[in-house]
Amino acid sequence: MKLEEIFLFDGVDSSDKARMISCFKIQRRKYKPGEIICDFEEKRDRVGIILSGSVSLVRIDASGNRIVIEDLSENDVFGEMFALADDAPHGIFAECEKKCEVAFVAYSQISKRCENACLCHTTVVENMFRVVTKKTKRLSERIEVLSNKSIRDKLLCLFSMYSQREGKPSFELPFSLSYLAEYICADRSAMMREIKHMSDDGLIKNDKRRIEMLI
Amino acid sequence: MKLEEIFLFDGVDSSDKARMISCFKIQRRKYKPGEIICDFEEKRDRVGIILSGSVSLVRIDASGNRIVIEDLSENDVFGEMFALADDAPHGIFAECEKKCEVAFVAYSQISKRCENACLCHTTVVENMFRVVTKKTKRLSERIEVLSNKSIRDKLLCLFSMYSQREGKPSFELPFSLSYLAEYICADRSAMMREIKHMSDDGLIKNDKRRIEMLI
DNA sequence: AAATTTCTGTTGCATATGCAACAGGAGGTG
DNA sequence: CACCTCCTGTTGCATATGCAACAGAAATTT
Repeated sequence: MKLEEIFLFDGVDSSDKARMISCFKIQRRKYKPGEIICDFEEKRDRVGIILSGSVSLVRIDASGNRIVIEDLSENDVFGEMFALADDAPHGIFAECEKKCEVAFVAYSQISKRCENACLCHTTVVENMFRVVTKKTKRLSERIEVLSNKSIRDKLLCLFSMYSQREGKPSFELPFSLSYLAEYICADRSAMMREIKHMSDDGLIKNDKRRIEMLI
Repeated sequence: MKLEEIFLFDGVDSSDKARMISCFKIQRRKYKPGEIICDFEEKRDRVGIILSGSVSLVRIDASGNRIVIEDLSENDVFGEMFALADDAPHGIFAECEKKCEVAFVAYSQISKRCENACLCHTTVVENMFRVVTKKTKRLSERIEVLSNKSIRDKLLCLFSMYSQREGKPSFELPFSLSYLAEYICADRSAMMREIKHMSDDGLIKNDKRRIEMLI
Protein backbone atom coordinates (compact mmCIF):
# COMPACT_ATOMS: atom_id res chain seq x y z
CA MET A 1 0.00 0.00 0.00
CA LYS A 2 1.28 3.43 -0.88
CA LEU A 3 1.43 6.25 1.61
CA GLU A 4 -0.77 8.26 -0.73
CA GLU A 5 -3.56 5.77 -0.14
CA ILE A 6 -3.71 5.66 3.63
CA PHE A 7 -6.79 6.96 5.36
CA LEU A 8 -4.81 9.73 7.01
CA PHE A 9 -4.78 11.75 3.80
CA ASP A 10 -8.33 11.06 2.67
CA GLY A 11 -9.83 14.24 1.33
CA VAL A 12 -6.52 16.01 1.00
CA ASP A 13 -5.80 17.07 -2.57
CA SER A 14 -2.81 15.45 -4.18
CA SER A 15 -0.37 18.35 -4.18
CA ASP A 16 -0.94 18.96 -0.47
CA LYS A 17 -0.73 15.24 0.06
CA ALA A 18 2.70 15.01 -1.51
CA ARG A 19 3.88 17.99 0.51
CA MET A 20 2.61 16.54 3.77
CA ILE A 21 4.13 13.13 3.15
CA SER A 22 7.57 14.62 2.78
CA CYS A 23 7.00 17.04 5.64
CA PHE A 24 5.79 14.33 8.05
CA LYS A 25 9.03 12.36 7.78
CA ILE A 26 7.13 9.09 7.84
CA GLN A 27 9.19 5.98 8.51
CA ARG A 28 8.20 2.67 6.93
CA ARG A 29 9.25 -0.76 8.12
CA LYS A 30 8.38 -4.34 7.35
CA TYR A 31 7.92 -7.08 9.94
CA LYS A 32 7.67 -10.84 9.95
CA PRO A 33 5.08 -12.82 11.93
CA GLY A 34 5.96 -12.91 15.61
CA GLU A 35 8.23 -9.89 15.52
CA ILE A 36 7.69 -7.25 18.15
CA ILE A 37 6.91 -4.02 16.39
CA CYS A 38 6.88 -1.76 19.35
CA ASP A 39 6.60 -1.95 23.09
CA PHE A 40 5.06 0.85 25.03
CA GLU A 41 7.14 0.94 28.14
CA GLU A 42 8.13 4.52 27.56
CA LYS A 43 5.89 7.27 26.34
CA ARG A 44 6.48 7.70 22.63
CA ASP A 45 5.40 10.49 20.39
CA ARG A 46 4.41 8.38 17.45
CA VAL A 47 1.57 6.37 16.07
CA GLY A 48 1.75 3.39 13.74
CA ILE A 49 -0.46 2.99 10.69
CA ILE A 50 -0.72 -0.44 9.17
CA LEU A 51 -0.08 -0.46 5.43
CA SER A 52 -0.47 -4.21 4.90
CA GLY A 53 -0.73 -7.44 6.85
CA SER A 54 -2.02 -7.59 10.39
CA VAL A 55 -0.89 -6.70 13.88
CA SER A 56 -2.08 -7.63 17.35
CA LEU A 57 -1.96 -5.48 20.42
CA VAL A 58 -1.00 -8.01 23.05
CA ARG A 59 -0.53 -8.06 26.76
CA ILE A 60 1.19 -10.70 28.84
CA ASP A 61 -0.40 -10.72 32.25
CA ALA A 62 1.11 -11.60 35.61
CA SER A 63 0.31 -15.30 35.15
CA GLY A 64 1.99 -15.33 31.76
CA ASN A 65 -1.22 -15.50 29.75
CA ARG A 66 -1.26 -13.91 26.36
CA ILE A 67 -4.21 -11.60 25.91
CA VAL A 68 -5.05 -10.05 22.58
CA ILE A 69 -6.55 -6.66 23.27
CA GLU A 70 -6.93 -5.51 19.70
CA ASP A 71 -6.56 -6.97 16.26
CA LEU A 72 -5.50 -4.55 13.62
CA SER A 73 -5.22 -4.66 9.88
CA GLU A 74 -4.80 -2.32 6.92
CA ASN A 75 -5.49 1.33 7.71
CA ASP A 76 -5.80 0.73 11.43
CA VAL A 77 -3.84 2.78 13.92
CA PHE A 78 -2.03 1.85 17.09
CA GLY A 79 -0.08 3.71 19.71
CA GLU A 80 -2.35 6.72 19.85
CA MET A 81 -3.17 5.85 23.46
CA PHE A 82 0.46 5.97 24.39
CA ALA A 83 1.24 9.14 22.53
CA LEU A 84 -1.42 10.94 24.51
CA ALA A 85 -1.77 9.09 27.78
CA ASP A 86 -0.13 10.42 30.89
CA ASP A 87 0.19 7.11 32.71
CA ALA A 88 1.83 4.44 30.60
CA PRO A 89 0.28 0.98 30.84
CA HIS A 90 2.37 -2.04 31.54
CA GLY A 91 3.48 -4.95 29.46
CA ILE A 92 1.58 -4.10 26.30
CA PHE A 93 3.23 -4.46 22.94
CA ALA A 94 2.39 -4.62 19.25
CA GLU A 95 3.24 -7.89 17.57
CA CYS A 96 3.20 -8.75 13.90
CA GLU A 97 0.57 -11.39 13.05
CA LYS A 98 0.67 -11.73 9.28
CA LYS A 99 3.73 -10.20 7.67
CA CYS A 100 3.12 -6.53 7.58
CA GLU A 101 4.36 -3.09 6.80
CA VAL A 102 3.88 -0.21 9.19
CA ALA A 103 4.23 3.52 8.75
CA PHE A 104 5.26 5.53 11.80
CA VAL A 105 4.19 9.14 12.10
CA ALA A 106 5.10 11.53 14.89
CA TYR A 107 1.88 12.45 16.63
CA SER A 108 3.05 16.01 17.06
CA GLN A 109 3.28 16.28 13.26
CA ILE A 110 -0.35 15.32 12.96
CA SER A 111 -1.71 17.60 15.60
CA LYS A 112 0.43 20.66 15.03
CA ARG A 113 -0.73 23.33 12.67
CA CYS A 114 1.84 24.36 10.15
CA GLU A 115 2.90 27.96 9.59
CA ASN A 116 0.39 28.37 6.76
CA ALA A 117 -2.44 27.08 8.93
CA CYS A 118 -3.46 25.00 5.95
CA LEU A 119 -6.74 23.21 5.80
CA CYS A 120 -5.15 19.86 5.15
CA HIS A 121 -4.02 19.59 8.76
CA THR A 122 -7.59 19.86 9.90
CA THR A 123 -8.56 17.13 7.47
CA VAL A 124 -5.82 14.91 8.77
CA VAL A 125 -6.92 15.36 12.38
CA GLU A 126 -10.50 14.60 11.37
CA ASN A 127 -9.34 11.43 9.66
CA MET A 128 -7.51 10.34 12.79
CA PHE A 129 -10.61 11.12 14.79
CA ARG A 130 -12.73 8.92 12.56
CA VAL A 131 -10.38 5.96 12.89
CA VAL A 132 -10.19 6.22 16.65
CA THR A 133 -13.98 6.34 16.80
CA LYS A 134 -14.16 3.18 14.71
CA LYS A 135 -11.79 1.58 17.18
CA THR A 136 -13.98 2.66 20.09
CA LYS A 137 -16.89 0.95 18.45
CA ARG A 138 -15.01 -2.31 17.96
CA LEU A 139 -13.88 -2.31 21.57
CA SER A 140 -17.42 -1.64 22.79
CA GLU A 141 -18.70 -4.55 20.78
CA ARG A 142 -16.13 -6.84 22.27
CA ILE A 143 -17.07 -5.70 25.77
CA GLU A 144 -20.67 -6.42 24.91
CA VAL A 145 -19.72 -9.96 23.95
CA LEU A 146 -17.48 -10.49 26.98
CA SER A 147 -20.09 -9.15 29.36
CA ASN A 148 -22.17 -12.27 28.86
CA LYS A 149 -21.57 -14.73 31.64
CA SER A 150 -21.89 -18.06 29.85
CA ILE A 151 -20.04 -19.23 26.77
CA ARG A 152 -23.39 -19.85 25.11
CA ASP A 153 -24.51 -16.27 25.63
CA LYS A 154 -21.17 -14.92 24.47
CA LEU A 155 -21.45 -16.91 21.26
CA LEU A 156 -25.09 -15.97 20.68
CA CYS A 157 -24.22 -12.32 21.21
CA LEU A 158 -21.33 -12.45 18.75
CA PHE A 159 -23.17 -14.59 16.22
CA SER A 160 -26.13 -12.26 16.14
CA MET A 161 -23.76 -9.36 15.52
CA TYR A 162 -22.32 -11.20 12.55
CA SER A 163 -25.65 -12.27 11.13
CA GLN A 164 -26.93 -8.74 11.56
CA ARG A 165 -23.90 -7.41 9.73
CA GLU A 166 -24.38 -9.92 6.91
CA GLY A 167 -28.11 -9.29 6.74
CA LYS A 168 -28.79 -13.02 6.82
CA PRO A 169 -28.76 -15.76 9.44
CA SER A 170 -25.79 -17.65 8.03
CA PHE A 171 -22.22 -16.48 7.83
CA GLU A 172 -18.62 -17.62 7.79
CA LEU A 173 -16.42 -16.81 10.77
CA PRO A 174 -13.62 -14.48 9.71
CA PHE A 175 -11.09 -16.46 11.75
CA SER A 176 -10.34 -19.89 13.13
CA LEU A 177 -12.29 -21.51 15.93
CA SER A 178 -9.16 -21.37 18.07
CA TYR A 179 -9.07 -17.68 17.58
CA LEU A 180 -12.79 -17.41 18.26
CA ALA A 181 -12.16 -18.95 21.68
CA GLU A 182 -9.43 -16.39 22.30
CA TYR A 183 -11.73 -13.58 21.27
CA ILE A 184 -14.47 -14.57 23.69
CA CYS A 185 -11.85 -15.40 26.33
CA ALA A 186 -13.00 -18.95 26.84
CA ASP A 187 -11.27 -22.29 26.85
CA ARG A 188 -11.29 -23.70 23.34
CA SER A 189 -12.44 -27.20 24.25
CA ALA A 190 -15.19 -25.82 26.47
CA MET A 191 -16.31 -23.63 23.60
CA MET A 192 -16.34 -26.55 21.15
CA ARG A 193 -18.43 -28.53 23.59
CA GLU A 194 -20.86 -25.64 23.97
CA ILE A 195 -21.17 -25.19 20.20
CA LYS A 196 -22.16 -28.84 19.99
CA HIS A 197 -24.74 -28.38 22.72
CA MET A 198 -26.16 -25.35 20.96
CA SER A 199 -26.39 -27.37 17.79
CA ASP A 200 -28.09 -30.23 19.67
CA ASP A 201 -30.54 -27.74 21.17
CA GLY A 202 -31.42 -26.52 17.69
CA LEU A 203 -30.10 -23.00 18.20
CA ILE A 204 -27.58 -23.11 15.41
CA LYS A 205 -26.32 -25.28 12.59
CA ASN A 206 -22.60 -25.38 12.07
CA ASP A 207 -19.90 -26.91 9.98
CA LYS A 208 -16.39 -25.77 10.83
CA ARG A 209 -16.42 -22.00 10.47
CA ARG A 210 -19.78 -21.83 8.76
CA ILE A 211 -22.53 -20.87 11.22
CA GLU A 212 -26.25 -20.61 10.66
CA MET A 213 -28.48 -19.13 13.32
CA LEU A 214 -31.91 -20.75 13.74
CA ILE A 215 -33.48 -17.87 15.67
CA MET B 1 -20.58 23.51 34.82
CA LYS B 2 -20.53 26.31 32.31
CA LEU B 3 -20.22 25.70 28.59
CA GLU B 4 -17.11 27.86 28.62
CA GLU B 5 -15.43 25.29 30.81
CA ILE B 6 -16.01 22.10 28.84
CA PHE B 7 -13.03 20.34 27.35
CA LEU B 8 -14.27 20.97 23.83
CA PHE B 9 -13.09 24.57 23.98
CA ASP B 10 -9.80 24.02 25.79
CA GLY B 11 -7.15 26.16 24.23
CA VAL B 12 -9.59 28.37 22.37
CA ASP B 13 -9.29 32.01 23.36
CA SER B 14 -12.29 33.49 25.05
CA SER B 15 -13.63 35.68 22.26
CA ASP B 16 -13.56 32.79 19.81
CA LYS B 17 -15.06 30.60 22.49
CA ALA B 18 -18.02 32.88 22.96
CA ARG B 19 -18.53 33.08 19.22
CA MET B 20 -18.40 29.31 18.81
CA ILE B 21 -20.80 28.66 21.65
CA SER B 22 -23.44 30.80 20.04
CA CYS B 23 -22.66 29.46 16.58
CA PHE B 24 -22.85 25.80 17.65
CA LYS B 25 -26.45 26.13 18.87
CA ILE B 26 -25.73 23.88 21.83
CA GLN B 27 -28.75 22.49 23.65
CA ARG B 28 -28.61 21.83 27.38
CA ARG B 29 -30.90 19.54 29.34
CA LYS B 30 -31.09 18.14 32.84
CA TYR B 31 -32.03 14.59 33.70
CA LYS B 32 -33.01 12.66 36.82
CA PRO B 33 -31.61 9.24 37.75
CA GLY B 34 -33.11 6.50 35.62
CA GLU B 35 -34.23 8.80 32.82
CA ILE B 36 -33.38 7.76 29.29
CA ILE B 37 -31.29 10.50 27.77
CA CYS B 38 -31.07 9.18 24.30
CA ASP B 39 -31.52 5.97 22.41
CA PHE B 40 -29.53 5.24 19.32
CA GLU B 41 -32.01 3.43 17.15
CA GLU B 42 -31.65 5.97 14.40
CA LYS B 43 -28.45 7.57 13.27
CA ARG B 44 -28.22 10.99 14.85
CA ASP B 45 -25.94 13.80 14.02
CA ARG B 46 -25.16 14.85 17.55
CA VAL B 47 -22.90 14.05 20.45
CA GLY B 48 -23.62 14.57 24.13
CA ILE B 49 -21.15 16.13 26.53
CA ILE B 50 -21.74 15.62 30.22
CA LEU B 51 -21.65 18.85 32.19
CA SER B 52 -22.40 17.34 35.59
CA GLY B 53 -23.55 14.10 37.19
CA SER B 54 -23.06 10.73 35.57
CA VAL B 55 -24.45 8.71 32.70
CA SER B 56 -24.27 5.04 31.74
CA LEU B 57 -24.23 3.63 28.26
CA VAL B 58 -26.43 0.59 28.68
CA ARG B 59 -27.54 -2.29 26.57
CA ILE B 60 -30.37 -4.70 27.24
CA ASP B 61 -29.51 -8.00 25.62
CA ALA B 62 -31.80 -10.65 24.21
CA SER B 63 -32.19 -12.34 27.61
CA GLY B 64 -33.15 -9.06 29.23
CA ASN B 65 -29.86 -8.56 31.04
CA ARG B 66 -28.69 -5.05 31.64
CA ILE B 67 -25.12 -4.52 30.54
CA VAL B 68 -23.24 -1.35 31.30
CA ILE B 69 -20.86 -0.73 28.43
CA GLU B 70 -19.49 2.59 29.55
CA ASP B 71 -19.69 4.81 32.59
CA LEU B 72 -19.43 8.46 31.89
CA SER B 73 -19.05 11.55 34.01
CA GLU B 74 -18.13 15.23 33.70
CA ASN B 75 -16.46 16.12 30.41
CA ASP B 76 -17.04 12.71 28.88
CA VAL B 77 -18.65 12.31 25.50
CA PHE B 78 -21.20 9.87 24.18
CA GLY B 79 -22.90 9.29 20.86
CA GLU B 80 -19.82 9.90 18.73
CA MET B 81 -19.97 6.28 17.57
CA PHE B 82 -23.47 6.76 16.32
CA ALA B 83 -22.85 10.07 14.64
CA LEU B 84 -20.12 8.48 12.55
CA ALA B 85 -20.97 4.81 12.29
CA ASP B 86 -22.66 3.48 9.23
CA ASP B 87 -24.33 0.49 10.85
CA ALA B 88 -26.31 1.45 13.93
CA PRO B 89 -26.05 -0.97 16.85
CA HIS B 90 -29.14 -2.28 18.52
CA GLY B 91 -30.73 -1.68 21.86
CA ILE B 92 -28.14 0.67 23.24
CA PHE B 93 -29.19 3.78 25.12
CA ALA B 94 -27.80 6.41 27.45
CA GLU B 95 -29.33 6.47 30.91
CA CYS B 96 -28.90 9.03 33.66
CA GLU B 97 -27.15 7.56 36.71
CA LYS B 98 -26.66 10.49 39.10
CA LYS B 99 -28.72 13.54 38.23
CA CYS B 100 -26.96 15.20 35.40
CA GLU B 101 -26.86 17.91 32.82
CA VAL B 102 -25.94 17.21 29.22
CA ALA B 103 -24.99 19.50 26.36
CA PHE B 104 -25.85 18.32 22.85
CA VAL B 105 -23.75 19.48 19.94
CA ALA B 106 -24.32 18.67 16.29
CA TYR B 107 -21.33 16.66 15.12
CA SER B 108 -21.35 18.40 11.78
CA GLN B 109 -20.81 21.69 13.61
CA ILE B 110 -17.68 20.32 15.19
CA SER B 111 -16.16 18.82 12.12
CA LYS B 112 -17.04 21.42 9.55
CA ARG B 113 -14.68 24.26 8.88
CA CYS B 114 -16.27 27.65 8.98
CA GLU B 115 -15.96 30.19 6.17
CA ASN B 116 -12.98 31.85 7.82
CA ALA B 117 -11.18 28.53 8.21
CA CYS B 118 -10.37 29.64 11.72
CA LEU B 119 -7.88 27.83 13.87
CA CYS B 120 -10.32 27.29 16.66
CA HIS B 121 -12.11 24.58 14.70
CA THR B 122 -8.91 22.62 14.50
CA THR B 123 -8.46 22.98 18.22
CA VAL B 124 -11.97 21.72 18.83
CA VAL B 125 -11.43 18.66 16.68
CA GLU B 126 -8.17 17.95 18.48
CA ASN B 127 -9.98 18.17 21.79
CA MET B 128 -12.59 15.69 20.62
CA PHE B 129 -9.80 13.45 19.43
CA ARG B 130 -8.16 13.52 22.82
CA VAL B 131 -11.36 12.57 24.63
CA VAL B 132 -12.11 9.70 22.29
CA THR B 133 -8.58 8.42 22.78
CA LYS B 134 -9.06 8.51 26.54
CA LYS B 135 -12.22 6.50 26.05
CA THR B 136 -10.36 3.95 23.93
CA LYS B 137 -7.89 3.51 26.74
CA ARG B 138 -10.64 2.93 29.32
CA LEU B 139 -12.32 0.37 27.11
CA SER B 140 -9.03 -1.45 26.51
CA GLU B 141 -8.42 -1.66 30.22
CA ARG B 142 -11.83 -3.14 30.78
CA ILE B 143 -11.20 -5.74 28.08
CA GLU B 144 -7.95 -6.55 29.78
CA VAL B 145 -9.82 -7.19 33.02
CA LEU B 146 -12.60 -9.17 31.36
CA SER B 147 -10.16 -11.30 29.41
CA ASN B 148 -9.16 -13.10 32.59
CA LYS B 149 -11.03 -16.35 32.94
CA SER B 150 -11.51 -16.61 36.68
CA ILE B 151 -13.05 -14.08 39.04
CA ARG B 152 -9.85 -14.15 41.04
CA ASP B 153 -7.73 -13.18 38.06
CA LYS B 154 -10.19 -10.49 37.02
CA LEU B 155 -10.00 -8.95 40.45
CA LEU B 156 -6.22 -9.21 40.66
CA CYS B 157 -5.92 -7.58 37.26
CA LEU B 158 -8.21 -4.72 38.22
CA PHE B 159 -6.74 -4.29 41.68
CA SER B 160 -3.22 -4.08 40.38
CA MET B 161 -4.34 -1.38 37.95
CA TYR B 162 -5.75 0.60 40.84
CA SER B 163 -2.76 0.15 43.08
CA GLN B 164 -0.48 1.06 40.21
CA ARG B 165 -2.53 4.19 39.62
CA GLU B 166 -2.39 5.11 43.31
CA GLY B 167 1.29 4.33 43.55
CA LYS B 168 0.71 2.23 46.66
CA PRO B 169 -0.72 -1.21 47.41
CA SER B 170 -3.83 0.00 49.21
CA PHE B 171 -6.72 1.91 47.73
CA GLU B 172 -10.42 2.56 48.03
CA LEU B 173 -12.74 1.27 45.33
CA PRO B 174 -14.39 4.17 43.54
CA PHE B 175 -17.74 2.38 43.57
CA SER B 176 -19.82 -0.15 45.45
CA LEU B 177 -19.04 -3.85 45.55
CA SER B 178 -22.29 -4.49 43.69
CA TYR B 179 -21.08 -2.27 40.95
CA LEU B 180 -17.67 -3.92 40.99
CA ALA B 181 -19.36 -7.23 40.24
CA GLU B 182 -21.18 -5.60 37.32
CA TYR B 183 -17.92 -4.16 36.02
CA ILE B 184 -16.14 -7.49 35.97
CA CYS B 185 -19.33 -9.19 34.69
CA ALA B 186 -19.50 -11.70 37.52
CA ASP B 187 -22.21 -12.75 39.91
CA ARG B 188 -22.02 -10.59 43.02
CA SER B 189 -22.25 -13.41 45.54
CA ALA B 190 -19.65 -15.42 43.67
CA MET B 191 -17.38 -12.41 43.70
CA MET B 192 -17.86 -11.85 47.44
CA ARG B 193 -17.00 -15.47 48.05
CA GLU B 194 -13.88 -15.17 45.94
CA ILE B 195 -12.77 -12.00 47.73
CA LYS B 196 -13.00 -13.92 50.98
CA HIS B 197 -10.94 -16.77 49.56
CA MET B 198 -8.33 -14.33 48.32
CA SER B 199 -8.20 -12.82 51.77
CA ASP B 200 -7.90 -16.28 53.34
CA ASP B 201 -5.09 -17.10 50.93
CA GLY B 202 -3.25 -13.97 52.02
CA LEU B 203 -3.42 -12.26 48.64
CA ILE B 204 -5.29 -9.21 49.84
CA LYS B 205 -6.65 -7.56 52.95
CA ASN B 206 -10.03 -5.98 52.66
CA ASP B 207 -12.66 -4.11 54.58
CA LYS B 208 -15.71 -3.10 52.58
CA ARG B 209 -14.37 -1.01 49.69
CA ARG B 210 -10.88 -0.64 51.15
CA ILE B 211 -8.47 -3.06 49.47
CA GLU B 212 -4.84 -3.72 50.23
CA MET B 213 -2.77 -5.89 47.94
CA LEU B 214 -0.19 -8.14 49.61
CA ILE B 215 1.88 -8.85 46.50
C1' DA C 1 6.50 -36.61 -1.01
C1' DA C 2 7.61 -36.07 3.61
C1' DA C 3 7.68 -33.43 7.62
C1' DT C 4 5.78 -30.04 10.55
C1' DT C 5 2.57 -27.13 12.28
C1' DT C 6 -2.05 -25.50 12.98
C1' DC C 7 -6.85 -26.42 13.26
C1' DT C 8 -10.80 -29.13 14.53
C1' DG C 9 -12.94 -32.37 17.51
C1' DT C 10 -13.64 -35.20 21.76
C1' DT C 11 -13.60 -36.90 26.70
C1' DG C 12 -13.01 -37.23 32.00
C1' DC C 13 -12.50 -34.83 36.00
C1' DA C 14 -12.25 -31.33 39.58
C1' DT C 15 -13.97 -27.09 40.78
C1' DA C 16 -15.23 -22.34 40.06
C1' DT C 17 -19.23 -19.91 39.35
C1' DG C 18 -24.11 -18.69 38.59
C1' DC C 19 -28.39 -18.72 40.87
C1' DA C 20 -31.72 -18.42 44.53
C1' DA C 21 -32.59 -17.19 48.97
C1' DC C 22 -31.89 -14.96 53.14
C1' DA C 23 -30.29 -11.37 56.78
C1' DG C 24 -28.25 -7.48 59.10
C1' DG C 25 -26.52 -2.64 58.53
C1' DA C 26 -26.30 1.99 56.64
C1' DG C 27 -28.41 5.82 54.87
C1' DG C 28 -32.17 8.43 53.28
C1' DT C 29 -37.13 10.16 53.60
C1' DG C 30 -41.66 11.19 55.28
C1' DC D 1 -39.70 7.01 64.84
C1' DA D 2 -41.15 4.01 61.04
C1' DC D 3 -40.38 2.82 56.43
C1' DC D 4 -37.82 2.02 52.53
C1' DT D 5 -33.98 1.18 49.55
C1' DC D 6 -29.36 -0.01 48.69
C1' DC D 7 -25.19 -2.23 50.17
C1' DT D 8 -22.69 -5.88 52.30
C1' DG D 9 -22.25 -10.61 53.61
C1' DT D 10 -23.29 -15.65 53.64
C1' DT D 11 -24.76 -20.49 52.25
C1' DG D 12 -26.37 -24.73 49.48
C1' DC D 13 -26.77 -26.67 45.23
C1' DA D 14 -26.50 -27.81 40.36
C1' DT D 15 -23.75 -27.25 36.56
C1' DA D 16 -20.91 -24.79 33.33
C1' DT D 17 -16.27 -24.34 32.47
C1' DG D 18 -11.19 -24.72 32.74
C1' DC D 19 -7.64 -27.99 32.27
C1' DA D 20 -5.10 -31.89 30.54
C1' DA D 21 -4.65 -35.16 27.23
C1' DC D 22 -5.29 -37.24 23.01
C1' DA D 23 -6.20 -37.91 17.74
C1' DG D 24 -7.30 -37.21 13.00
C1' DA D 25 -7.78 -33.52 9.29
C1' DA D 26 -6.05 -29.72 6.92
C1' DA D 27 -2.72 -26.58 5.72
C1' DT D 28 1.97 -25.11 5.27
C1' DT D 29 6.86 -25.85 4.81
C1' DT D 30 10.91 -28.51 3.59
